Amino acid sequence: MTTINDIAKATGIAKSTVSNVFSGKKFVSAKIREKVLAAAEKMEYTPNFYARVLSHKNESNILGLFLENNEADGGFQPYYDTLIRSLTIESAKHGFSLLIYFGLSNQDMACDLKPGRSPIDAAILVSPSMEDERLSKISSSLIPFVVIGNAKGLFGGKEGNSIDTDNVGLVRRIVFEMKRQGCKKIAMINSNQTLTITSDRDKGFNEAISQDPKTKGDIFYSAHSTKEDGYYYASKTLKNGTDAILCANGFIASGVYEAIGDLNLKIGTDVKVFSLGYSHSNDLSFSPSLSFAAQDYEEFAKQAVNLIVDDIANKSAPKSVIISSKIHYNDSFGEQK
Amino acid sequence: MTTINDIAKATGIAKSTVSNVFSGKKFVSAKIREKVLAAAEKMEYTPNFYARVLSHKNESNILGLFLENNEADGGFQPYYDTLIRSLTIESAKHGFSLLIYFGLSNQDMACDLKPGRSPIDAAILVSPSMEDERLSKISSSLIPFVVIGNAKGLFGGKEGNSIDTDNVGLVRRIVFEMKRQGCKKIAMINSNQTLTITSDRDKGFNEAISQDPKTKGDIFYSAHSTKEDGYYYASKTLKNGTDAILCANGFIASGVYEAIGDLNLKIGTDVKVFSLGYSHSNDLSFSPSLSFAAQDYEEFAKQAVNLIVDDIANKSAPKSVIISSKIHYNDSFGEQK
DNA sequence: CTGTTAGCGCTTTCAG
DNA sequence: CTGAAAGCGCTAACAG
Repeated sequence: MTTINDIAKATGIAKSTVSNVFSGKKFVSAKIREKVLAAAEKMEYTPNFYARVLSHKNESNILGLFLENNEADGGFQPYYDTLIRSLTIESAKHGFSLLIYFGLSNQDMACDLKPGRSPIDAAILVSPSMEDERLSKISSSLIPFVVIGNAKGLFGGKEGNSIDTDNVGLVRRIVFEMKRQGCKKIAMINSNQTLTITSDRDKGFNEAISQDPKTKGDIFYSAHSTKEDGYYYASKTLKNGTDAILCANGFIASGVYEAIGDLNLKIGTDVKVFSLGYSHSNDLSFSPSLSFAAQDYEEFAKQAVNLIVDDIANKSAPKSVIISSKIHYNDSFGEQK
Repeated sequence: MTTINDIAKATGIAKSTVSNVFSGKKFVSAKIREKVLAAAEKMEYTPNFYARVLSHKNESNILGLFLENNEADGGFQPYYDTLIRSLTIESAKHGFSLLIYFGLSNQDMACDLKPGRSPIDAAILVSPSMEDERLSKISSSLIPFVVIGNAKGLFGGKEGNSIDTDNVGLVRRIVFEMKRQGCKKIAMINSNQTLTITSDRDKGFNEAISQDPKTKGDIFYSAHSTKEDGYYYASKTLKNGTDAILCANGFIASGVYEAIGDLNLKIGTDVKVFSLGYSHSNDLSFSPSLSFAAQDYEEFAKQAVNLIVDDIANKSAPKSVIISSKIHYNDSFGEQK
């Protein structure tokens, strides 16, 4: 392996000058510069990554993406595809590469957030769970990071950037719309209780329901977000006269559709259905067409990279960004266009 | 930042012993081990990545994925999603993370393949173009790598692993099937001529056509794989009596469909259509249903990671793996079930 | 610009 | 196991 020393010797130019040519931090005359570059080309010299970063805490120009931090979710989520694609493209615009960590324990992940632990300048964390105490224990300094998803109270006072959807407001809005359209008994089949998104939805639901004693509300929790879970809880609540159901995602919604059909009820007129999460890649088809809210993951990625790049460059204070989901009212919501 | 020195001083244990505890390469008594670990926990020590790898050429446990190496293709290919997902999952099984490089120049990419240049133990390269001379210039040693796609002659004698589909055989098989079903004039709308896959398809096409003087064949090249290109070339060739068209991908196929319709011909009976590449995520719909060959990217990923992990661990000789695509005959191919 | 020196945090070696 | 010392390849500081 050729080193800076080798090319210094070969050209008779000082090692420090050679270093300056490559780091570009100090002026080197065109003449000398050429000579160094020519020798480097011939000798196939290329700066050593590890030495460069180690020597004076330089940047690696790599962003770390930490996927799947809670076991409840399990596996590679469908939306990761879109997120990774968008993050890759956005990062590249700023000269960063993306390093994907998948399936690490919370402890390993926490370690990797300390400076020098991993070859990353900053970290992007997704969907933290409520039980997650990753960072709360760490009192030493951390690399810049941004959390995608609700990050409240997870970091034991540690400051960090965050990006989230307004889940509380989303559910509130949908419930209000259901009430406006005359629904009297509204049910929500939520996700796993360990997720922060679940408690956010609960909050929005309860706020909207409690404002009006004439409307009743019920919440169920689906441990694994399956069609079977959706069928099970929908069957129960429909027998009690429920006329509107909010689902955490498309899998649950497909079970809800089946339950409604089996009870000879009509989706959209007898029972309104709305899915709070939706992924086109799920290969689910809904008839009548499902009403849903979709996350704009490209926007998430853009904001995440912007926040983190700003943080790295300017040591700017942590910021929070709220991105609202797009609501699509379709046939499962009845007359509404 | 806590270092190995700090915890050596704090515990009164030798620096080298502390190092051994963390590297695990030499035996350290349970007693001492505990003491070191306890202190590390308390002082929030975590080994420094850069120093560890630099000091004695240790592994980073990171695999580099180099996307989009030719400008003709441009942008983020739809199949990258699947490939990244599969590679992420496979890598994790072997304890590796995946670092994605996107939009690098060929020169930068070549640099990154030298040891120590990037924080990666090995590289995965996709879809090399024929003009690509990345590696042919480099005579120094390279890190282990695997090429996904045709890698023949690209590397100036450099040995490397490779994974490819049998594009020659695939096209040959499809053309034979077309002939068997009575097609007399077969056209292929291929991709950009700079791609190796393009010349492979040409080869298979010409082999199958030339075996039989009664069948005529024509090849066109679409620079940008657009619907417009498909329409353009299909319109021309259909006017000359072509009764079967092979398309490089779904975009081209959609233009071909339109051209056939505009000439009042019937897909599947008057003209058979087959797409050699297909991506479900393209959001294209075909009526009648399109016949196509699909790559098994999950299999690609699995094989790629296996080859590369084996190479890293055992310095094993470069291997080549051929993965055959799955052929789906649908309505655009006529009576064939 | 040169040439030297110190240092980043770790691994390795080697004598005790 | 200790303790000291060399070295990975680079950056930065400083006197000339």
